[in-house]
Amino acid sequence: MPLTKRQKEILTFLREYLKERGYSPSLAEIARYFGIASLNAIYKHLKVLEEKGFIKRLSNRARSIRIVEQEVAAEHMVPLLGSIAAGHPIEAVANPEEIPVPESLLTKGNNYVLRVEGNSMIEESIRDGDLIIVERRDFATNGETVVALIDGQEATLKKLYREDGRVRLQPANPTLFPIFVEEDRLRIQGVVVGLMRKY
Amino acid sequence: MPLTKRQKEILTFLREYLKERGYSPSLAEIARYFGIASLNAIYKHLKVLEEKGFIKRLSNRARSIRIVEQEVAAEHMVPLLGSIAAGHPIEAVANPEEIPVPESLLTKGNNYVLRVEGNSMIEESIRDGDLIIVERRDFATNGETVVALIDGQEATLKKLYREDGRVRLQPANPTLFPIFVEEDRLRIQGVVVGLMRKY
DNA sequence: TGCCTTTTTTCACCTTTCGTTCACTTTTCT
DNA sequence: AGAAAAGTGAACGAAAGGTGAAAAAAGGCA
Repeated sequence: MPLTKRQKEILTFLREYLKERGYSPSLAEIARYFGIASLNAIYKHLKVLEEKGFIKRLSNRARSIRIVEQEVAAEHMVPLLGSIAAGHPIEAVANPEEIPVPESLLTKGNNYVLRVEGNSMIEESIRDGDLIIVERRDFATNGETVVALIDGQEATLKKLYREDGRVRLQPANPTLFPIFVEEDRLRIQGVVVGLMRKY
Repeated sequence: MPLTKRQKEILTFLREYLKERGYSPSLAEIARYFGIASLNAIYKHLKVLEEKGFIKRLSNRARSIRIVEQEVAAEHMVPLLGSIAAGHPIEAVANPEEIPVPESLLTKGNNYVLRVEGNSMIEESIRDGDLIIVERRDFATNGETVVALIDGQEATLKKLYREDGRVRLQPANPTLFPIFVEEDRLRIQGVVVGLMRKY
């Protein structure tokens, strides 16, 4: 059951009030908060919210509103923003589609997905066609695998280590040699947090 | 049912609006966003979107648009049966847990998941800790990547080719040499259909 | 028990927002 | 050129949101 704007506002207020104070507000308090003069307006809003299943209340009981927690079905839809091939710029698509990603592969942050093109990252155990899940941020701690642009042009996907004012990009494969770049030539686009492959 | 350009734009706008605000826009708001003067244009677009099954709405109800999530969004629970390390038997756990796997990585058949231990399959771009999704069957067609037991003991994970009465197990990495075994020493446990990795 | 306070519930009525429908025009695509 | 898709502008009715006052219930307290 969808909510209207006002209903949503009131539900949000109820959530916050309950979280902060531990008990629910009276109709008068809700009315005062929204600058509404009549309790009846609030009363009707609460009635609708209850009908739509967002709250529960005991009749005639003061401050008896409870919030019904939605099992928001934990939407795991994440945008597939485009494709990445080592040595090329990241290619974004105009209207990114949303694809399902298991919650276990996501982080708290802002996640997106890139399709890997070519086998240039095979040394990181990443193959053509793989989908990598990335957390969008512009910094990384030592040892994290980052999606980064060198000189704003070449995309790369390597483990990052900072040392003596420069950055070492270390391939996952220990037999390969690392790349060293100055900090200011590197723009971190995100940190790799997961991978999906379809055979 | 395919969408036109405009219909897709509107659907995208609805998705974003709903995601950000938690309630649906009014027809007037949609019209304003697209610079359209008449509500009727919006009305007809919504009608088409509903007929094509992309949204649902309640008649005469304000802000009552709901997005019908495509079934592609579904995730299925698949049992994590145990772990596999090349050269060892597959190690099954007693009470397999069920983990969510996006539908896109599953097949019609009977699927299960194995956790990869060790980096012995690094040449197949499969690393320690990866989860592989397997379709359970005892046969495979040429070129499929199979989970198989040699002599009932050693697990392996390679591309399979039948030739002149024996079986060639070809590593994904073309620089490595294939293994040849007699048909009757090999027991196919399933075919790899997907992979998930958490960093 | 009866009284007071706080809070919810109900009434009749009003205003604004919103969805729906009409007849008609313009644009886009084949 | 013709059909489908997209858009115009105005009118109307229904739903949502709100007013103000009064009644009814619940709980605390002397």
